[in-house]
This record gives sequence, structure tokens and C-alpha cells, in this order.
Amino acid sequence: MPTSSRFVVAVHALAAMAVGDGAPLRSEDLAASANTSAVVIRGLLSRLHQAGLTGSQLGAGGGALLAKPAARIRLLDVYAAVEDTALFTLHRMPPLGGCAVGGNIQEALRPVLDGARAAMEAELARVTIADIAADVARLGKFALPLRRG
Amino acid sequence: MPTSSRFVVAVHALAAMAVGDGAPLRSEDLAASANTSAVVIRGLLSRLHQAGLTGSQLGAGGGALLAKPAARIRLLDVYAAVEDTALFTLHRMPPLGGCAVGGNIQEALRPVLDGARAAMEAELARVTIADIAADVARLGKFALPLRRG
DNA sequence: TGAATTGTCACTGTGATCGTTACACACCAT
DNA sequence: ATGGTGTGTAACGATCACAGTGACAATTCA
Repeated sequence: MPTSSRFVVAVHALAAMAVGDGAPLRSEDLAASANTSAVVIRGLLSRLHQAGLTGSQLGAGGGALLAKPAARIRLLDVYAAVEDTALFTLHRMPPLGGCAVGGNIQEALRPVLDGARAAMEAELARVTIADIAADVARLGKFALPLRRG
Repeated sequence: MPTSSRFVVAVHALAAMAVGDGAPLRSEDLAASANTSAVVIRGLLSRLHQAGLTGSQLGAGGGALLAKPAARIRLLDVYAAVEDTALFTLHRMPPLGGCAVGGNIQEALRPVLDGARAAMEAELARVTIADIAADVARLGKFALPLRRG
């Protein structure tokens, strides 16, 4: 299945904003750090903005900013903002309704798949962008806040 | 990061074998119930066979059979057998190593993503094909075992 | 022997992701 | 105000995995 790297790249961008000293970060700089293109970053920032996680400052010296403290942005919020496909894909074509199995398999499976998805999301809800930024700083052996450069 | 429809279809096929009375099920019949093609089913059965979950009987009157009791086949086993892609996709191109964030983001993220994946898999490990078959029977208002047809 | 069924290959169509180019619009500095 | 800077979005193409189809050798039962 074609998998999306949007979630990881979005967390990357948000962590960069959290690590920075509050100065706006240009999409071009975020793209360089994540090794992708500025348009891809802007597409992600558009989704994050709609979700209320980031804001943008236009014009010279502008860029992307966190819309709220990094400690209040959960990874689950990022996940919900940038991922649109369901975790589990059901049958592409609906199964045979007349069949004893085909007519009931999706309903039998739904609570299980919902539970698995909820368990995964609960883990993502326990971690914030601030946590990730702190771990990045620890691994990189530098202190927060960091001047951008 | 979504799964393919293979997982759901594979569970569908295994549940059909569990619901049946132990008679081999042809790939063509499984395909009809799941509203897909027999070749797709055979591809899944090939993976399930390699994982030791099913067996096949060639020739006339042949078909697919469970290789062990349905109560001992966990959904996690099915998931592992038929899904190739990782739950979370990392950066398509490695992030900029020289950057404070790019050089550490993947390592900072790994424990979180591993935890989320483990939480989801733990839920899938709690349910067996026998559970699904029982739920299918309950929803379809029929008793197990069921004669095939 | 002959029919039936699996197992696997090659080819095709479809959809999503991702990269690139392009351009209108908004904002800041001078 | 004016030009440079940066965002926001659309269009296009390349790539990849998934899924569907047809075909065929190999195997096994009737």
C-alpha cells in the first residue's frame, strides 16, 4: 500500500519550530532539513494551519510558527491533521451479502479494528511536540531554546 | 500508512474456513464471498501457508484448510503474514544530517512509533479467528459448525 | 485417463504520493 | 509607494504498490 511520510515530516517541521527560538521558519529551510521540497512542506503547513496547530507570517522575514505551546500539541493532533486514509482498509468491493461470512465479516471485525486503532492513537496522544523537541535536543547535545541558523 | 485490504480479506478467508465444517474451500468460492478474484485469494493463501496458518489440498475436491485450530490463530499472526509495509513511513529521503533537528528526529521518534505499533499489535493479538467466526455466526444467527454451501 | 484445483507468472489499470514549475496574493523593509 | 520576500494553491508528471485478469505448468482425486 502506498504509505505516506506526511506524519513524520509534519512532526519534523513542528519539532524544528519548537527547537527554534520562536522565529518564523521558512518552508524552504524546513524542506532542506527534511530533505524534501518546499511545496510539500507548504502543503503540510496548510493542513496544520487548518487544524489550528501552526500559523504563518507572510512577507520578508516571515515563515511558519507554532500556534500554541509545543507542550499542548500532541502527536495525535498532528496525525489527525495530515493523514486522511483509514488505518485499516476494508474490502475494496463490498463482500457478498448473501454469504454467511461475507454478510457479517465487516461488522464482526469493526470493534476489533476500532480497538486496535484506538490503542495506537492513545499512544500518540501521550507524546507532545515538546517531548520530541526535548529528545532531539538531548540526542543532539544542545540546550533549548536554540537560536535558528 | 494505511494497511492494504489484504489483512481484512485474509481474515475473511480464514473465518470462512473456521465457519465451515472442515471441508476444503476452493479459492474461487472464497473469492466470490470476498468479492475479489481467485488469484488474489491464492496469493493470500500462499502467504498464509508460508506462515503456517493454512494448508492446501490439490486436485478435485481440494481447496484451502486451516493448518491449526482457529482458536490458536491470532489476528496478529494474520497481520504479520500478509502485510509488508511498516505502519509508519519515515522520511522518503533521509533528513539533513547536519541539521540539529534533521540529524536526530528519526531517533527521537522511533520509541514513540514503536510504542504505537506495539499497542496496536497487542490488540490484534487478543483476538483469534475463532472469535471472529463466533461473532460472524452470532450476527448471522446461525450455529457453528456450519455445512459449506 | 481425465477433470479439477492450486501455485505462480506476466501484463494492465487505478489510485496515492511526491517532486517540480508556475503564478497570484500578502506583507515587510526601504 | 514600491520592490523583494515568502506563502498558498493549482497543474503536471514520475513513481510505486495494490488489485484484477488471463494463462499455464504441476499436482491430485474420481
